[in-house]
Order: sequence, then C-alpha cells, then structure tokens
Amino acid sequence: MPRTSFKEQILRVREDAIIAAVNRLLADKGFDLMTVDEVAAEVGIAKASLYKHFPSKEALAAAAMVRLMERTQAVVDQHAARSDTTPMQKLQALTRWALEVQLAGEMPSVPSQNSSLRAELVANSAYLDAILRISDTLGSWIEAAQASGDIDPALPPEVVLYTVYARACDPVPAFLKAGGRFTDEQIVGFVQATCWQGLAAPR
Amino acid sequence: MPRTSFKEQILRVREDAIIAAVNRLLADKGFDLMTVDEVAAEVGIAKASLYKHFPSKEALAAAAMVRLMERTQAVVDQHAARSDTTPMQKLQALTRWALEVQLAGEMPSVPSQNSSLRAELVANSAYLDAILRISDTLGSWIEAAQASGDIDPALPPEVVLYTVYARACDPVPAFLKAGGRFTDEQIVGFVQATCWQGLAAPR
DNA sequence: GTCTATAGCCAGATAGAC
DNA sequence: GTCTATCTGGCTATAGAC
Repeated sequence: MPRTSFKEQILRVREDAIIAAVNRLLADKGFDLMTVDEVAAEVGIAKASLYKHFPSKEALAAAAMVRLMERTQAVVDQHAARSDTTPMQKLQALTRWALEVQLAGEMPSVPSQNSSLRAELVANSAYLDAILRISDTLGSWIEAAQASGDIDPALPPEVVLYTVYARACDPVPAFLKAGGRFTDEQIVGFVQATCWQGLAAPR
Repeated sequence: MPRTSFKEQILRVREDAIIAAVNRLLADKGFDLMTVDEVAAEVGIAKASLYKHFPSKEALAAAAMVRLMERTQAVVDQHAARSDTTPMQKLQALTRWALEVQLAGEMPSVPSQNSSLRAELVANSAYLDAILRISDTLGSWIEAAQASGDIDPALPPEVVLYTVYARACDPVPAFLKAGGRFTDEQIVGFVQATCWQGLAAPR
C-alpha cells in the first residue's frame, strides 16, 4: 500500500493551516462576515490558491465544522473510556469543554439559516456521520443519567441533547466576558450552574 | 398644537408595514441574508421608495429592533402593574412570552458581530433607552426574587438577566419545532423547565 | 413619494502565466 | 500549486422622470 508521500504531507499541513484560519475567523466573525480574502491573508497565500484546495467558501466552512466534530468526537471518546465518572458527569464535562472552547474564541459558528451552507453540510457525509456518532453516545449517557435519577426523567432525551449542544453557541458567556467582571473560570461555573440546576433556588 | 394630519397617518401606516416586513424577514433569514429588494417586494413598493423612509439597511433593522423593544417594554409594564404575581412569576412570564414570539417566527435576530449594525444601534437612543429601562425593571425583579429565595442568590444578577435575555435567541425551540414531535406549548414548557429548574433532576 | 433604470462596490470565483 | 489580474453577479444606494 502507498505510504503518505512527502508532497501529500505538505498538502496536509497546508490544509490544516487553512482550516485553522477558517476556524478562527468563523469563531470571530461568523460565516457571512468572513471573507475568502481574509482567509487567504491569514494563511499567507493567494486567494486563487485557496480555491485549489477547497472549491467554495461553503466548503471551507464545512471543513472547519468537520474538524470541530472530529475534536468533539475525540473528547467524547476520551470521556467514554473513563470508568470513574457517571454519565451525568461526562455530560457536564462536555458542556464545560464547549464553554471553555467558546471563551477561548475557538468555537466556529455557522448560521443554521444560510441555505447554501446547510446544503453543503448535509451533503457532507463526514460531518453527518460525526454528528450521528456523537449524538448516539450522548443519547446513551442521557438515558443512563435519567435512569439513575441524575437527569430529570420528565424531559425528552431530545430536549436534553439539544440543550447540551446549545452550550456551544450560548451568547451568555460572551456577554459576561465582555462585562469584564468575571474570570473565564467563574463564567463557566455560572453557566454550568444555570444549565444543570436552573435559575431557581435549590429547594 | 398640531394634530396628526391625514398625510402623516398614511406615512405612519406605511412605515409600520415596512417595519413589520423587516421584522418578519429578520426573524426568517437574519440581517445579512435579508436584502432590501426582498423588503421592498414584501411591502409592495419600489426599493427607492424604501430609501425615502429609511436611509439605510441598517436603519431598517434598527427600526425593527426598536419596535421589538417597545413591544417588550409594553409586556414588561403590563406584568409590572400586576400585584397578584411574584417577581419570579413575572420573569417566567417574560421568558415564556419570548419563547412564544420566537416560535411564532416573529422574533427578529441581528448578529451582535456586524459592526455597521452595532454602530447604528448604539447610536439609536430610543433603542438604548428602551433596553436600559427594561433592564432596570428586570433587575429589580431579579433582586426581589433572590431576596425572597425564589432565584438562587449565589448567581450574580447579571447572569440571571443575560440568561433571561438569551431565551429570545435560544436555538433549542427551533430545533424541537423542526423535529415535529412536540406542540409549541410543549416546547415552551420544556425550555422553561430547563431554564428555571435545569437539566438535573429535582433533589 | 413613487417609480424605472443605473451607478458603484464588494466579494466569490476564475483565467492563464509561471 | 502558486501567483497576479480579472471576471461576474448580486446587493446597497441613488439619479432623475413623473
């Protein structure tokens, strides 16, 4: 079988750099305000060269989202392998990770409204597969946590799953950070508290 | 003093129609994907006529946001006037209202990232005043609810306020609605439950 | 104030030399 | 595969007649 050639390694490194730049820009400005010129400038290559690697702006964003899903998958697998934590704790660790990534300015965000981007994403099997696999694992954690009484069994698992996912694009941490009165660690704590215990006082 | 002339009434009605169209389109596609041509088409006038009423696309969006703030203010005032509800219940009624407006497809959303739009909004004193007044009232409710032990006193009021505001752009209801397995009423109930009681089971 | 027609611009995408 | 230079389409905004 053919080993990875030197040329292919160069290619891979360059595409990694491109995706990293797209990731940063998506986290910073979002898809609509990100321009391909900016991506090229940040990578340090000409715009036309970008298009040799990725056929469209949508494909660039999709690649960044696939990469995010791979990172998420890795984190999920890592927690899945641990036997010293409950499913509930694994889920909490995941929302904590998402909040930390977001506060670090590394969480790419794409509007679920943009139709051309949606089309690109639903056509991307790597993306879909990753989401399905992640959701499968999270779903099993949620069911286990509900069975053990850690998570409210009255909530449909779907609701819990979406609420966990939504921590990745929660606007509250950014607002709190902009206020400047709290550290990142405090912000994560507050948002985790509201997510899992709610705003109401403990009874 | 001059009464409102007939002409001015016509003008007002037309501008109301424009703002309503902008509101719908902002709720549907967001600021960046909304085009001025679409607004004109939906109102049924020529694009150039729009620009006689509002000097820019940003001004259109700002007008829609001011209108949203006025509606919010009215709802807040309405609940403030009631003496048969606790501050906690007033806050819950407000998040419920926000979720219902969102599910009805009438919640305009503007990206907080777009700088030209930000500039327009922070320069709009009607918008700022409305937000400040609303936040003042909500702040007093939050403090009262914390004093009475309804809302967790360990949370900074800022965190509670932002979390309440965030219900207006929570992605979870739209996802649940897209799933088609729940009624709007059920969705509101689930999201309210996660907001106020959290995902964890009652202790 | 409303329209048609168009200017001006920006950003995504491409041509073609090297 | 990389570059410079250019094309193209769509969108905001405006000119000018009525």
